[in-house]
Amino acid sequence: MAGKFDPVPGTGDIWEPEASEWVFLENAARDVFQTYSYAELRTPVMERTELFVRGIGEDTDVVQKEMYSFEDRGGRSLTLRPEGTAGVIRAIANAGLNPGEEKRIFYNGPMFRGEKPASGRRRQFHQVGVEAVGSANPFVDAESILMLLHYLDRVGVTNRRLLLNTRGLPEERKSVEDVLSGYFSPYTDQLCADCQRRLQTNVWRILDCKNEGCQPIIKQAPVISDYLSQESRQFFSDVCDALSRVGVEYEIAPRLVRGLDYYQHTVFEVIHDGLGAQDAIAGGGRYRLNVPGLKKPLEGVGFAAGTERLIMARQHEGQYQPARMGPDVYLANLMEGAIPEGLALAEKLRNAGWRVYAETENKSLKAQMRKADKLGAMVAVIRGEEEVNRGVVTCRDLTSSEQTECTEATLHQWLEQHVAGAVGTAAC
RNA sequence: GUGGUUGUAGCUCAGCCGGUGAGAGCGCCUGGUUGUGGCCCAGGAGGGCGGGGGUUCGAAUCCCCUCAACCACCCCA
Repeated sequence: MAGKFDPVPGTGDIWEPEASEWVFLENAARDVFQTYSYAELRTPVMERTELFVRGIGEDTDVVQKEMYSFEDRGGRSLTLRPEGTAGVIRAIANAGLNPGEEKRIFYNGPMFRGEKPASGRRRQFHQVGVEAVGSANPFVDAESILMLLHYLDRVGVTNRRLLLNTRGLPEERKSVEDVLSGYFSPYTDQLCADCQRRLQTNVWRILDCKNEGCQPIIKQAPVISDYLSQESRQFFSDVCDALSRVGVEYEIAPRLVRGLDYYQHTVFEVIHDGLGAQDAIAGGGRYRLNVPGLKKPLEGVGFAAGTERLIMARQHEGQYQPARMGPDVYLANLMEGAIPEGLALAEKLRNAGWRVYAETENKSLKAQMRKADKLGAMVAVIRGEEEVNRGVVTCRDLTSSEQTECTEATLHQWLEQHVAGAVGTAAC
């Protein structure tokens, strides 16, 4: 298409009415998270590259091949944040956290990952997320999950599954990997090509393989929890018990390990059927994260939910109901010299709370009425020579086609009768 | 990064075994007598077929390259 200048791959423009969806989701997140005593934090969209390398882990996919990194004019390597946690931890460390002090934070904004775009996957995507930092208590994990579910309820995403797992501590995790590798290695020839690769890159994923040939082998695989310490098992069961006691349904997913190195103990994901291959709408877990300049890593638990995917889920569940965008009042003008006065009237109406589109072009009434209709206006207020000379205005209800004359004094009352519902909606 | 599918008016798409002039629906603009929308009718604007190269007397239609989109693998939001 000649003359078109496409946005960068994996990014895009969000127009109304979809933009209203975004506002809805962001506001709902703020409302819900604040009821859990979390406070908003806005961190920069770019950080020093080292923050992510150290924080997320050198060997992760994210760091190795997905970061948007560049050198700034001072020769520093900066990176567009691929996730929110590292920046939050950096901010908290920067502000100072006393021993024993807790901070509960939520954030919202764009993240960047240089992956191949697909359904539900963009290079610039958006997350609302939370972090509870400074506590090593399993019930904080449980509450964090409750908060996520609360949020999903609030935005109408009810058709979902909560997957839960524990990674134990880093040392334990290593030994579990060794156990798994040791178990699968002898069967290498019998595993599918994907699993043969996974044996080298990510043993855990073999547990998730759908290939029939691999199933018999997987079924006999060692049970992960058997190789965790008593403490880790206790931690996880505390989380699970707390959730059960609140009546939360979850599935234990042994192969759920997540891609970032900083996680330990609890990890979880919420998935939604019908979103295609990218079915996770939210995910998170407990972590221990070190950032440059910190002597000791900070421990916390948090999650992030993908706004794009929440919108997809809402669409899937018939929750997607974009708000009416049109103005309440279309102010038509039929007199060449009267446009400035029309603008003045429009200002008065706006001050009273009405949404007003004031016509500034001179065109036929027919054209103006068409435009009023096209804009989705509730009423048209017409000012022509006849009206101006007599100090009135013609009011037409575009739904009922009822039409009368009003003075400026009676106009407000007429508007309330004819667009009251719309104003009520707008005020919410 | 790999693979599959796709790329024609603002949008959805037809045309594509090469051969007069590039189409439809929707949308948009104007008009259907003098100041009135949504329905209907009539006109009109708007693309040269993602881009580049090649084959051919001749290509939107064939070949190559490239870009982009979508979907999938991988991973995850």
